[in-house]
Amino acid sequence: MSQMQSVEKQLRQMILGLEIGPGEKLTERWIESRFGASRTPVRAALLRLETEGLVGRDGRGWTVSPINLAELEQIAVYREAVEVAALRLTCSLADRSAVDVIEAMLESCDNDTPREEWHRVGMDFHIELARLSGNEFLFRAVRDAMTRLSRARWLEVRDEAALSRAWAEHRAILASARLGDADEAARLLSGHIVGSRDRLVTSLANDRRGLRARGFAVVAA
Amino acid sequence: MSQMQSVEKQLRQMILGLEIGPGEKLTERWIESRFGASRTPVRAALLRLETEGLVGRDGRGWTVSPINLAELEQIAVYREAVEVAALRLTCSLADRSAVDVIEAMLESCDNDTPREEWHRVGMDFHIELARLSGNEFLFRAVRDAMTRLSRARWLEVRDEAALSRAWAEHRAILASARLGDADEAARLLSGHIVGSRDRLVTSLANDRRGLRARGFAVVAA
DNA sequence: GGCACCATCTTGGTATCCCAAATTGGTATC
DNA sequence: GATACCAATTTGGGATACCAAGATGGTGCC
Repeated sequence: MSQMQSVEKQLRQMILGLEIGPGEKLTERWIESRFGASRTPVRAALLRLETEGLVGRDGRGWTVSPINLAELEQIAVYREAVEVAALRLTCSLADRSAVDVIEAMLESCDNDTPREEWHRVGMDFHIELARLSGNEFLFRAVRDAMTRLSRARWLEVRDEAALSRAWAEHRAILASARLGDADEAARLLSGHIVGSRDRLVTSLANDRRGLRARGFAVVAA
Repeated sequence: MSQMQSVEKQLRQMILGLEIGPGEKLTERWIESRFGASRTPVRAALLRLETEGLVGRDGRGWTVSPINLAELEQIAVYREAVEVAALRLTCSLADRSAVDVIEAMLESCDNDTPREEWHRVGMDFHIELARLSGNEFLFRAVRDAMTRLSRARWLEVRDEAALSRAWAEHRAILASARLGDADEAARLLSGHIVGSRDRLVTSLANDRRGLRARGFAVVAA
C-alpha cells in the first residue's frame, strides 16, 4: 500500500485517540519525521483530514480542530435529519432482516468489554444503521458526523446508567425498525440523538476547565 | 492568492461547465501544463475535487466523474432530508425576513436572462435557503449536493413550461416559509425535489444515447 | 496472419530543493 | 525596564528530479 494512506490513517488515529490534543498546532515537518514519510503524502493526509473537519488551517499552518460545543449542537441537528431519513428508508424496505446484524453487534458488548470497544460500537450502531438504508449519501453523512463527534464522545464522562440507557434506546429503535414502524422508530431515534447531545454538551461544558487544563481546547457554544 | 486555489477553481469550472466531459480521463501532467502550475497544486486540487465527487480515481489515474443516474436518485433522497430539515429550522426562526432576499434573487431572472444565469440562480435558491437555517452542516450538505447535481441539470433539456413551473414552486415554498408554516413549506419542497428528480432522470435517460455521442459518459440507474 | 513477448514510454507516487512570508529571539534605544 | 526594530530561523507553498508500475506498440516466432 502507498505510504500516503498509511500516514492519513495513523494521523487520524492519533487525533481521534486524543494522542494529539484538540487545538494543538501541527507542522508538516513534524508529521513527516514522526511517520517517516515525505511531505507529499503528509499534505495529502492533511487535505483529507481537513475535509473531515479533524484539522484546520490556522492562518498559515495547521491545527487540530478544537472541540466546539456550538458545532456539536449543530451536528446533532444534522444527524437527526439524516439518520431519521435513513431509518425511515430502512423501515420501508421489504427485507429488514439486516437489523438483526446490528442487534448482534450490540450484544457483543458486556461488562468485560473494554471502554474503547463500547465507544466504537456506540458509533458503529448509528453508522451501520444508516448503511442499511442503501443510500450512499445518507450513510456517508452519518459516518462523517460520527467521526466529527468521536473525540467529544470520548471526552464525555458517561456513567454506567447513561451507558445502559443508551443501549436500551438503541435496542428499542431496532425493535421498531424490525416491525417497520417508521414513525415510532423515528421518534425514538430523534429522542435518542437529542438526549445524547444534551448529555454530551452538558458534560463537556461542566468539564471545560478540567479539559483545558489537560491541554484540550474546548470552544464554548 | 496562492496558485493552488486558482487551479482548483479553474478546473472545477471546466468540469462543471462541461468543457471537460463526464468520463474523460485526466492526467496530472495535462492539468499542469494547461494551467501553468506545478504538480503540487494540481494534486491538491484533484484531492479536493475528489471529495466533491467531481473527479475520481480510475485505478491508476484520474477520471472526471461520469453522470450516474442511480447516484442522482440517491442525491434527491439526501437533498430531501437535509433541505426539508433546514427549511423547518428556518420556519421556526422568529425573524424570517431573510426569505425576502431569496425572493429578490428569483425576481432577478426574466426573459432576457441568459440560460447560465437561470441555471445558477436555480441552484442558489436551494443553497441560500439552506443557509438561512443557520446550521452550517445542513448548509454544506445542500451546497455539496447541488454541486454534484450541477452538471446533470445543465445537460437536462428543460422546456419553458418546466422552468416557469419550477420558479412558481420556489415562490410557493418561500411564501409558506415566510408565514412560518413549516408543514406546508416542507410538503411543497419535498414535492419540488421529487418532481425535479423525476424530470431530470427521465430527461437524461431519454437523451442518454445523444449524450454518449457527445462524449459524455452517462451511467444508467 | 495471429499471438505472445519484450522494449519503451507514460503516469502517478515519492523525495528533495527552493522560496517567500511569518514568527521569534535578541539587541539597542528611549 | 519596556519597547521597537532587525536578523535569523522556521514553515508552508511551489517546483523539480527520480522511481516503479502499468500501458503501448512493435517485432519476432509459431
